[in-house]
Amino acid sequence: MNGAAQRGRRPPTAQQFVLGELRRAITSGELKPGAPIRQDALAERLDVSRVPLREALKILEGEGLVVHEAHRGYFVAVLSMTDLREIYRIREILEAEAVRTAAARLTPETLAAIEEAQRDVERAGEAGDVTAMAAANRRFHFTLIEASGMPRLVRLITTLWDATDAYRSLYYGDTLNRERAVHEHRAVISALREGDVNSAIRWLDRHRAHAVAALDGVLG
Amino acid sequence: MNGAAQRGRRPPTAQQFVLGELRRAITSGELKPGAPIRQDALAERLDVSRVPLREALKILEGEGLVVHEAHRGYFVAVLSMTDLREIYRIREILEAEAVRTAAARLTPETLAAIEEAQRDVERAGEAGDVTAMAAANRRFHFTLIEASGMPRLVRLITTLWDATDAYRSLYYGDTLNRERAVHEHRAVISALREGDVNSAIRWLDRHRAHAVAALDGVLG
DNA sequence: TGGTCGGATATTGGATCCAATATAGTGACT
DNA sequence: AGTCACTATATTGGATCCAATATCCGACCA
Repeated sequence: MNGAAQRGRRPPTAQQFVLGELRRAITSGELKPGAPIRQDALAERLDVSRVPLREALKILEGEGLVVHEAHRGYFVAVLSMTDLREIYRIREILEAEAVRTAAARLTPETLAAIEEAQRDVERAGEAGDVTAMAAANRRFHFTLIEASGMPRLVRLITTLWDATDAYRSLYYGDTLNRERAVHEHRAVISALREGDVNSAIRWLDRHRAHAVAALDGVLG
Repeated sequence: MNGAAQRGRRPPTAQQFVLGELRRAITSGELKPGAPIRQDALAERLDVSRVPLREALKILEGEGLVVHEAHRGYFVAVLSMTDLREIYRIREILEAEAVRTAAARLTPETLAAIEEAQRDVERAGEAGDVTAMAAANRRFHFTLIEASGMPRLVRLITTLWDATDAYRSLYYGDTLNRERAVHEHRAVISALREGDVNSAIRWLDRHRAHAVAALDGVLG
């Protein structure tokens, strides 16, 4: 009957399904920052009741993707430039730790996986496929971050990425930014291969700083 | 009819009430790590239905206080020494940032509030009131951390504190540890008053390291 | 004309009921 | 005795229904 039930494998519980759909809708910008989330309408559209929907919203609230006001409901979170700066600053700190730890335990396999992801980034970039590039970009970064072997740290960083994903298209929409990202990624890989962790971290810092500057140009 | 409805002001929504009760029960050790959470029994005990209980559990899951397995239910999170080490390491990094930012904006009023909290810590310590000391200790640290003016950072640190609260009594139960904590707090205040941020951070690091060592002695 | 009060309506919060899944226990078979 | 299949039961996941609250809108009044 319902389309969603057909396409692809649906998660075992309704709330996991809803969670995935919501996360995608918000990080992709389909649901715009500040927009109210009408539970009844959304539940009907996803063909579930409001119970699993509300539980999924509670998770997203914890991740900062939505905000909640008692008896008023949920809204897609709005981030000011101050908020974005804070998030990127926290990322800077946490990712430095992750990369430092990861570099000390880096295997040739992991490094190969990172390079593989980078090839996908470049391929998608040349094709102008922003969505694919964003996905590959994420693989690039998280393959490295996950090599830290610190699950909580990875989770925190993931959450911070998700929180700003809705604003990321503002950056990757520009060709120049995409080319710069590719260049920075290559520098990170070189540094890692040479065992120069500090250099890798500096390049990643620069990578992020450019993103912040671009956002500032649009929002500030 | 019900006792909980009478004592004190109850939060406006049932789920906020349940959330507070659960958080208290877990961080205080009333619900032991690894214990399963039977929704029906707990809901009845708190005189609410399972719906607000489940939403509260979702929040606590996001904070890492409980874990969830589909169709098996919620369990109070169990932390290994490896987990504790990771949490304390992340705290070290995040709190350093918070303190550094806070120190740059520290007002005499905030400093006074910190010293006030410290007086409460010492008073409770002398009286041997571990619960009151833990509360005052928290005020001491968070008055400083909140002075950073970085709300997300404060929230992350809060969550990390909560996650290990159930294990904190293992540290503050010992008289020697309590005395050492008092000493370290004083050193932090002195450093802040002299404007020596790095020294304050070093003392806080030592503070945490002692807690980890004590936990290691018990769990490792 | 502006503001405030009050009721109608939309929407969320919560309770109850039903369905799906996991687990424990029982018995047959090797 | 041990193992597998099957059933019974406990527990969670989800749907529906009801209650509480906020918002909107019009009437009334200064």
